[in-house]
Amino acid sequence: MSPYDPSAFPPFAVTVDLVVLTVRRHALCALAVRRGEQPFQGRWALPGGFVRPDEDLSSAAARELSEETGLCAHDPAGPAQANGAHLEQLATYGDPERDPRMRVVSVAHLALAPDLPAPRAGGDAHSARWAPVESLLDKGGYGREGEPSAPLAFDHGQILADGVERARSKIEYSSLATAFCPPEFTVGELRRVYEAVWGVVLDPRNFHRKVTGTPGFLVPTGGTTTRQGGRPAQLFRAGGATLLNPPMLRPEV
Amino acid sequence: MSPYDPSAFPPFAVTVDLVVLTVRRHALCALAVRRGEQPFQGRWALPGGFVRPDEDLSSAAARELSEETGLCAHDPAGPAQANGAHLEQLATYGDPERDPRMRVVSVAHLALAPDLPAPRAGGDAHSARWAPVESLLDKGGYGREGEPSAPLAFDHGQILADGVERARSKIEYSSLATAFCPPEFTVGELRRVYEAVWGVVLDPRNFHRKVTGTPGFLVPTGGTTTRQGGRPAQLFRAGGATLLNPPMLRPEV
DNA sequence: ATCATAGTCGTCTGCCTGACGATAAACATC
DNA sequence: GATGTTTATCGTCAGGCAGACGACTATGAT
Repeated sequence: MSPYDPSAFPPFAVTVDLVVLTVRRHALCALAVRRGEQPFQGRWALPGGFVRPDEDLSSAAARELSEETGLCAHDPAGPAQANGAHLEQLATYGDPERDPRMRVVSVAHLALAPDLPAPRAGGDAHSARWAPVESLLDKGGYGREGEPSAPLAFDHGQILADGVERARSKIEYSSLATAFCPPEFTVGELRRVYEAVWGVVLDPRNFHRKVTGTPGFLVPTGGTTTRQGGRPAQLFRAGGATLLNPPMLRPEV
Repeated sequence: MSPYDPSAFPPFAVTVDLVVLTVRRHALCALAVRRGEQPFQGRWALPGGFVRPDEDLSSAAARELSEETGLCAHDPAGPAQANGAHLEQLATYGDPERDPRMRVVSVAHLALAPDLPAPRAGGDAHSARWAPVESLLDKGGYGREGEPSAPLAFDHGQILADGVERARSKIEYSSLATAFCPPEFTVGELRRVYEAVWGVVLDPRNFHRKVTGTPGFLVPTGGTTTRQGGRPAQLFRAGGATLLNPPMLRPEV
């Protein structure tokens, strides 16, 4: 590493951007905020903001998440908590041209949350909305008036695509899909998470056998619920296992 | 995102650090450079340096890789080229305390290269060496005099550990292990790559069946070699497939 | 000639998955 | 209250793949 001359290093702004995913009405949705100023004024973007001078990257991401959604990020190693969301670093985007005003390096994070009430607008975002990821990624860029739609501001379309792909692949070999569920959930609800994230239809019987047969994935709570209609279903909590071995296979295309 | 006041954003230095891995003498090795100045003077560290004002992150990583090793990073999507190495972003490290002098955010990259002649010292590194990753990660921190050993400077021990874990898991489900091999290689050489990276012993017969039976993984070149002794072995090139499905399973612990 | 080394082809068994039949327990409707 | 609908759960069966391991081949070393 070069000798540091603090007056000589090239200055960068560092931000965090968030890909916040949830499953609503059988669709994978992401949080989008409407930009209130130039550039890209009026366009939709991912929530985010500057990293403060004495703040860790993960702390900055957790703070932004909390400001935008009220969600409280929890350590993946720790116990699930009320209103807790999974939060992990995704990737870093630093193309010199990605922000027309100045050199900005953005450390994108991925958050997975259960279905929530309407998002609250963050301090500086005019409005915040959940939108299906397809409408945010769609190259066509149409959508109902006022509803979030592509193209997103800056390189946020690419960041969102990377986050969605990370989520899709990670639920294959980890128990992360439970992060989309409330603290207690049924096998059917978990299956609908997989179906929404992957955009496929899964066989309920094979899915049930797989998830209940994987040690440490699900822990029965003893209760049952009929909130989905039909025969009452057992309730489960997420077990301690984080890695699924063998993995849950995503069906062929 | 907040309105930008270019004079108000907190200034950061942005660097790239490199985890460069190769397989030498049946061991997974990483490139380490000896620090010539404070802090951590005399300690070993990962190669890296500042991102230039108009340089993309991946370009900065490729430039540093070339400066330290002469390796030419190639796009994973493109064709393999002579002296080419796989290069991908790993993760970003931004703890406010990670560099005692100033706020530095480092975008770590992971490079995988075939076995090379001795590394050449980069411009500002006093010396550069390959060292087995265990000796660089070993908490004990012993080693022969002058040989790279733990603990590494800054948080480079953590970065290296993350890079090694990424490599270990990625060769499971991708054809990335071929990045450790010369352009033409035998099944046995590829197996020794897996054995070195995972630190296990694999059954030659099952391994042979698996890799030759996965479509697009290996392409026979027609030639044979006896450079490993024993019966001549067929030579292969890496095929077009990048994802292995089903994956190559890492043996249980 | 014999041995050591490394590569390659087969066989067998057990596990997992996908496809799908059958039964169970709730609610809605007639 | 009988029937249909919905969802959950258990079972069966065949095919595929991986681990264990036997057998044979082709080279160099002694």
